Amino acid sequence: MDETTESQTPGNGGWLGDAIPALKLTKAQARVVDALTVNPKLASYGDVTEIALKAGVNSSSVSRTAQALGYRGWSDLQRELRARYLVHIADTAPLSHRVEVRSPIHDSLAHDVENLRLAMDTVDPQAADDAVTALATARRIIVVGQGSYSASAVAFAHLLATAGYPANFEGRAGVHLASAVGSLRPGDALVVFHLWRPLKHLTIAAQLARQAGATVITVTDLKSTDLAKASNHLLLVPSEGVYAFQSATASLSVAYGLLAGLEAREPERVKAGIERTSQFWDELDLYTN
Amino acid sequence: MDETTESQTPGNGGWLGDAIPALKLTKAQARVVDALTVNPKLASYGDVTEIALKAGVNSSSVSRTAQALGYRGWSDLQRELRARYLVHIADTAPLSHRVEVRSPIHDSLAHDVENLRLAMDTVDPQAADDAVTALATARRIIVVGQGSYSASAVAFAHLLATAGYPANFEGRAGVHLASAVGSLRPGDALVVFHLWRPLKHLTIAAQLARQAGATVITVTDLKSTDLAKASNHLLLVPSEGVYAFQSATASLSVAYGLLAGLEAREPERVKAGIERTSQFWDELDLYTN
DNA sequence: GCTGTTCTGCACAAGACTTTGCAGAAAGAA
DNA sequence: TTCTTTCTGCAAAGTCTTGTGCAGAACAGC
Repeated sequence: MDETTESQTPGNGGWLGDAIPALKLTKAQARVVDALTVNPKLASYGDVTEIALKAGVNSSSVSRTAQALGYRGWSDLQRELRARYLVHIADTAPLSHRVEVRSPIHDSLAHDVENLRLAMDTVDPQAADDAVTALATARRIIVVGQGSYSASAVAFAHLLATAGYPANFEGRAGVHLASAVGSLRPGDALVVFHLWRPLKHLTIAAQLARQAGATVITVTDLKSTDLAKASNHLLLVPSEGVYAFQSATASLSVAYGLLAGLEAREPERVKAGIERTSQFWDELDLYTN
Repeated sequence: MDETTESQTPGNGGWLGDAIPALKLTKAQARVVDALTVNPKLASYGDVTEIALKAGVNSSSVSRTAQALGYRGWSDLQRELRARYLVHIADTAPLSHRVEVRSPIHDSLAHDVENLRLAMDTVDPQAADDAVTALATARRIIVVGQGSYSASAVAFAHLLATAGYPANFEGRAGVHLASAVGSLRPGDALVVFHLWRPLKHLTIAAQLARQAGATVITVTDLKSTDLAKASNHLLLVPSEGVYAFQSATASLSVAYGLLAGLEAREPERVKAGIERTSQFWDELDLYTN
C-alpha cells in the first residue's frame, strides 16, 4: 500500500523533472502520479496493469492519467519517463561500483567519463538550442576542424549529410578553406570544432564567416579567445586528456547531441534523410558479415 | 602467426553477465546477440522490430534467438536483460536532488557516459596491452576508418604521428586502400576502427593485412563478424547512440587509452616525439589568441 | 437530503507486438 | 556437383496491451 502525500506540485525536482505538468489531478490520477514518482523502474518498464496495481486503481485510470497530463497515451508518457530515468541514473550513478582494473584504457575511459560529466555543466543549453535552430534553417553548412580535433568535425559533417542536411567537412587549410568560407552567405552556417590553442586560420575563417553574415557555431574548450568572440553560439567543453593530448570525447558527444536536437526539432526531415541514405548504402552493397 | 587475444569472450563479461549462455549460434542469432550487447538501452526497452533493424535481420530471428537461448520468448529475455542492465547502471544510485537540465546535449552526454562505463567491461585489458606492444614495435602503422566512424581513426593516426610513430590515416576505399594495405609486411600494423555493420572493403583489408603477416588491431562493436575474426587484437566497445546513429565516443576514448599505453611503455620516445612536433608547430607560427 | 456533475471500474473493442508455418536460400555432406 | 539439412525472411495467426463507452459510485452545491 502506497502512502500518498496528497498530490500537489507533483514530480517537482526529482527524477521526473517537468515531465508531469502541475495540473489539478483527480484522486485516482494523483495516486497514479505518486506511484510513478516512487517507483521509477516500474514506471519506465511496467505496463498499465502493473502500474494500476501499484497505485491501487483500475488500469483505465492509468491510461486516462497519461492523457490528462497531455500525452497521447500511456506508451507516450512511458517513453518520456524512461528517457528521464535513464539520464537520471547516468547522472547520479557512482563512478566506480566495481573493483578497479587499472590499465591505460581504463584510465582513459574514466577520465573521459569525467569530461562528459563536466560538459553537462559547461555547455549552455540555450546556446545549444540556438545552434540547432541555426543548423535547421541553414541553406549551407560548413564544418571545420584540424588535426586530431577534426575527429568530431568529420563525424558531425558526415552525420549531418546522412540526415539530409547540406553539410560539408572542410579539413584543409589555406586557399581551400578561404574559398569555402568565402562562399558563405547570410543564412549559412559555419561550425568550428577546435580545442587547445586557437589556430590562426580557423579564427580568421570564423571572423570572415561572421562578417559575411553566416552564423558561426563553435565547440571549443577556451572561452576568451578571438575564435570564441567571433562565434554566435559558443559551446564550451572540457578537454583534459589522460596524457599529453587533449581529449575530443566531450566535443564528439556534443556533436551527437546537436544531431539529436535536430531530430527533436524536425523528426520527419531527419528520418526521411536517413532512410534515403541508408537505402542508397544498401544498393551500393557495401556490407558483409 | 600471432596469437589472437580474443578468446575469453570479454563481450559477455559486461552488463549481460551470464544472461546469454555460450551456445553455438547461427549467423543471424549471433548478430542479434551482438546488437543487444552494444545497445543496452535498446535491448532493454525496444521491441523485436527495432532490435531486428539494428541487427540487420528479420524480426522472427530475434524471437527465435530468445528461444534458442533458453528463454520463453523475446519478452522473457528482455525482462532478464532489463533487470541486468538496470542493476549494472543503477546499483546503488541514490535519487539525488540535483536539478535536471534536460536537453538533447545533456542526453547525449549522459548516454555516452554510460557507453564509456560499459566499455570498461567490454575492453579486454590483455588485448589492449598486446595491441600496445604491437604498436610500439611496428615499423609501419596504417589506421583505417570510414564515414563518421573515421573520427576515432583520424584522431588516433594524427596523435600517433605527433608522438613520433610511423602512422598514417587511410580514409579512402578502393585502389588507394588496396595499395596501402598491399604494402604491409610482417612487423607492420593495421588498426581498424569500425562500428555497425562491417564494410566489405575493411574486412578484406584486415584479412589481407593478416595474410601479409601484419598485426591487425580492431576497435569495433561487433564480435561475431569476419572483421573481428581477421583481427589479432580485438577491442570491443559499446556504441549505442542517442538517436539513429551509433556513437564513436567509446572508441575514441579507447584510442586515447592506447596512446596512454604507449606513453607508459616508452615514455622517452613519446615525449621526444611530441616535443619535436610541437617545436615544429611553433615555428610554423600557426597559433593566435 | 436531494440533484447534477464528475470520476472510476468493468468489459469489450481496437491496436500493437510476438510467434509460427511455410517456402526459398544458404550451408554442409556425399 | 548434387543431395540433404539447416537457416532465414515473409506473412498470417496468435497473444498481449491499451483505449473507450457505459453505468454506477462518489462528491459538491444547494
